Amino acid sequence: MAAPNGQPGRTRCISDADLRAFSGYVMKRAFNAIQADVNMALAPLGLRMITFSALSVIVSNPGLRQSQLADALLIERPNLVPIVDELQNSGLVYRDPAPDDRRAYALAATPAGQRLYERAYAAVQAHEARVTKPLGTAERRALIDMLTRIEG
Amino acid sequence: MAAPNGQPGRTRCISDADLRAFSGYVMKRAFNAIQADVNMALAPLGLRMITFSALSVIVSNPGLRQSQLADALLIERPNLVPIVDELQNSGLVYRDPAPDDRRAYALAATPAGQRLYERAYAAVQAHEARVTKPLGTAERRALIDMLTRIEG
DNA sequence: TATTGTTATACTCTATAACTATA
DNA sequence: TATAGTTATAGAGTATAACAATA
Repeated sequence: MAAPNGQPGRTRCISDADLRAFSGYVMKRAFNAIQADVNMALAPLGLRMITFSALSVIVSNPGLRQSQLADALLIERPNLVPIVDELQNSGLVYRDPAPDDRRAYALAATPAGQRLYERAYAAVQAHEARVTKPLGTAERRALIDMLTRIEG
Repeated sequence: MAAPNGQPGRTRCISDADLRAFSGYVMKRAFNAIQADVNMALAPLGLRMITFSALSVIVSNPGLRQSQLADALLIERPNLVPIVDELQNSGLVYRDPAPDDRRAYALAATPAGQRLYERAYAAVQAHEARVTKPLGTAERRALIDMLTRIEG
């Protein structure tokens, strides 16, 4: 289980063979590569991965509540507040008083937010093609499918 | 590209269909699930995912330098210091003066560190079987392979 | 000059408790 | 009493600059 590959002080090539069979480790490295690339793709639009994800769900679900958005993004309610603040301060989304519950806000994208989302979506699709370049079309679909099954 | 699925204030089912085709998002969710499970598996042994990964590389490469370990784990040198401190304070690894470079330390696992690594490795394999349960053997191998290709 | 390990620092992400105003 | 949004806070993870000792 992990045999030494050299004498102390003389190791030349670092082995992480055991780790490369550990999916958490491999996934962390792949996710880091993907996140770096997508953040680079979104930076010119003033978005990050998490703000793009939030904007995407808001565009698809106008009128949703912040707690619903937090559930969809799998983040805690308190951590969503500065994310929605950021999108609102950029004029991309707005918080409307919910008609049926005065504690809640209905979230929706502004016209500028919808336009930016379309550009960001295109940028993310280009990023997607870039990072999954080493994969075939069937593999790419299989990867998404397997990851979704692991999460569920 | 993201059609509304309800009227404002009346959204019942939140759609994240666009996000589910975005591999960064899917991977983040899968990684979160995996990391939570592996940290739970390692907690009884006093290890976390990052300390297990570091211990694994040290066991496989006795005598390696901290900078080599940081490279192997894809983390910055300053961030490795408290990780090695933690392993050393637990009596699992030690820092020896490097014979050929008085600036550097040669890292190695103590006997206790090697014994704990074997138990941790077994725990991680059980975790691995648990989280990849929805996958077949061939799929599991294909997933690791695809993630490795994406990272490279 | 460059590199090793280190300190200090800062920014993001994540998680929990507690507050307010409603329900 | 429970819930929605919020504040405050604390813990990880990550990134950079700069220092002392050494190469």
